[in-house]
Amino acid sequence: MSKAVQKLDDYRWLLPQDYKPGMRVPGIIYADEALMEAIMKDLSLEQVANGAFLPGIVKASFAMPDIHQGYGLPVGGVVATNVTDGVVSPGAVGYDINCGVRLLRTELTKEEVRPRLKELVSALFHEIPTGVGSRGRIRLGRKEMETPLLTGAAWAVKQGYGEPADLACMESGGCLPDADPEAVSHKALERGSSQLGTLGSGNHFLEVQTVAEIYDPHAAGVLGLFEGQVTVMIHTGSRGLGHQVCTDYLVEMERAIVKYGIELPDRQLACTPWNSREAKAYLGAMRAAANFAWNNRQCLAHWTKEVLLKVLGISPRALGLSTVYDVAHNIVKVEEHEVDGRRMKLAVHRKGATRAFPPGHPELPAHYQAIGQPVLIPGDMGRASFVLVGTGAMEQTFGSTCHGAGRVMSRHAAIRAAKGRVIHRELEDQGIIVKASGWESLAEEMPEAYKDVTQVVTVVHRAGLSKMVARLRPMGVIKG
DNA sequence: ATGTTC
Repeated sequence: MSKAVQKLDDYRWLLPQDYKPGMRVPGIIYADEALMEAIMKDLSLEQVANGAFLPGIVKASFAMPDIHQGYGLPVGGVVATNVTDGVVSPGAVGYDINCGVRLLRTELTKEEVRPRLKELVSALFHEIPTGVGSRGRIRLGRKEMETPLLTGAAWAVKQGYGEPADLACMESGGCLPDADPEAVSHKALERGSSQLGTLGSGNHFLEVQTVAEIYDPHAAGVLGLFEGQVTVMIHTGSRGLGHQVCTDYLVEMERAIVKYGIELPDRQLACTPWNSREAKAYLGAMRAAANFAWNNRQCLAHWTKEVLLKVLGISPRALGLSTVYDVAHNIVKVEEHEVDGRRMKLAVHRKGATRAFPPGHPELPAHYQAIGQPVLIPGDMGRASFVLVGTGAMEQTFGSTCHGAGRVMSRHAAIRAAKGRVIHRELEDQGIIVKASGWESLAEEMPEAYKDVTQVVTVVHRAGLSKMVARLRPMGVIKG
C-alpha cells in the first residue's frame, strides 16, 4: 500500500519514495480532499514523482494545491537542488520565465470608478497591446537590449516608465544579478525587441479590481489596501524572449544529459550539473529573461497609469497610484535554506509557485519587514484574486506557496464546454466588463476552466505556507 | 506560456 499517495493531514499528502523506483526524495502535495480529487485526474502526481529524480534534490518534490500537468514538472511544483552536486532544469522553471504578477493600488473607491468603467476598459484594451505576437511601442535593437536584460526594471525607470520607488516594491528589486545577455540567442533577442510593454495571451491579463474583503487589517494597512478600494493587477511574463530562451536551452539540456550521463524518467526534465558550462549559460540567459519580464510589467504599469489619468481626468495625486508588489512565479533562484539542521545553498526552482518569505527575512524591503513577503494570487476573471503574506513556508517548502487557481479544464475542453455561450455577457451580468481579442480566448479562460481560487488559498493559509490578507474582486478585465 | 506544429 505504500506505493499509493498517503494522506498526512487535512492539507498534506505524501508520495512515498518507493512510489516510483529511482526517486531520490519523496513527494509532498498540499491539497484538501476535493482538490486532491482534481489533481489525480491528470499526470500531475507522476510529474511530482519525476521531479524527485533530479540529481541533488533535497527534502522533497513539492506541489502546491493549484498544480496541474505541465512540461516536465507540473505547474505548481517546487524542487530545490544542492548547488554543490545538483542540477538545474529549464523544464522545472517553465517556458514563461518570470511569469509573474504586479499589483497596483490607487486612492480611488469602486464607486468613483464604476461610472467610467466601460470607457476605462476600452481605453486599456486600446492602449495596451494584447494577444499572441503583439508588439509594443518600444522598439529596441539587439545592442539596446543589453541594459534592460542586465539591470532589470531599473532600465525602464531610467527611461521614464514609473518611479524609482517601484523598484523597492518588486521581488529581488526587479533585477536578478549575474544575467548574461550574451547567452540569449539572436532569435530570442529579436522576438523580444518589440515586446516590452505587451500583455501576451492565454491566462495573462490586466484587471481593474476592488478590495472586497480584508482578512488581516494590519498587513493590509502596511500594504496600503482598504475595503472598496480600486486596484489593478497585471499578470504577464517574458513573452517571446523567455519562451525562446527556454526552447534554446532545452535543446542544450538534451545534449547535456547524454554528456553527463544523467538518467531521468522524462526527457522534458532534461537538466545539467550546476557547475557545468551549460548551467552557467542557461542561468545567465534565464536571469536576462527574468529581467526582461520585470521591465515588461514596469512598462505596462506606467501605461496603465497614463490611461487611468486620462480616462478619469484626475491628477496623479488624486489617483494615488503606487506599486504594492511584483512577484515572479516561474523562476530558479539561488537561496540559502536550512535542511536537516544545516544551512545549504540551493537552486530553488519555482514553477507556478510564489516565494513567500516570512517577516524579518533580509531579502524583504524595509517597509515589508514586519508583515512578510507579499504574495499575489491571480484567480479567474469571474471570481476573485488574493493578496497573502509569507508565514511559515521556510521550514516547509523553501519559502514557497501557490501561484494561482490552477486549471481544471484543458484549453480545448474549455472551448468545447463554452460552445453556444456568450462569456463576456455572462460576466457583464455580474458587473464585470471584459475585453478580449476573440471569443475563443475568453472561452479558454472562463471561470469554470479553473479551480476555485478561494479553495486553493484556504489550503496554503491553513497549512501555514502564507496568510490571507485581502480578497480582490474583478471589475474590468483585458485579455489576450 | 508561445510569431498557438521551425
